[in-house]
Amino acid sequence: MNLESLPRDFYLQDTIQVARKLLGCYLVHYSVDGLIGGKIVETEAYLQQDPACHASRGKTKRNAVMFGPPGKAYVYFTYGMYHCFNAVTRKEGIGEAVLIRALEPIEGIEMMKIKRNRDKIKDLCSGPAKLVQSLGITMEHNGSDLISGSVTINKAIETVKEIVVTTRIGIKAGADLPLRFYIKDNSFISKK
DNA sequence: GGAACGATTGAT
DNA sequence: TCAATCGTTCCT
Repeated sequence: MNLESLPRDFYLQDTIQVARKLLGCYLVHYSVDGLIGGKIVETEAYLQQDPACHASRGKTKRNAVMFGPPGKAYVYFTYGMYHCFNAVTRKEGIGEAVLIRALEPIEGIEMMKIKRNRDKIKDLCSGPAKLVQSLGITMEHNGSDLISGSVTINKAIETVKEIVVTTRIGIKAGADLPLRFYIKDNSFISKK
């Protein structure tokens, strides 16, 4: 685990580059009960002109954070019962983000097990709504700062050897775009 | 005001 | 393969 957060400039880059470079970095929640976090092993890019992106049809109350400054958390509620976590990219005014789809659990694993009501390590963070539940992220984190807030993304320790690129999961519009990225041979991704 | 749908998950 | 479950979006 690394405690040095990525600088804000990192999130100003092209969203696809951010999605690729986030692999191997650490998503951490400094919760009141202690440190909970893991290594990012799977991401998806959401571009403004892409129909699957929440921001593709303009700014609304829900997606407003995506149009704000980079390096912020975009958390949204979906399917009536789950939340997903994104890192906002690009300069203010452009609505793009990277969805964090899976983590390799590192810190606070016992707390994750309790929050998820699951015992197996691979059931803790192998999906976008699962990792949000494991880390204890809520809608209160929507818009919070990823450099100085209670949820941060920290620099990678090891370089990622090989990245696999595929189409994204669970979308209809834009389903043919190669915007999903994961660490090759990592066993903690959301789908094999 | 009303209906359909969704960047998911877990059980069958 | 399918139900759970509700805020957002889009149509009337």
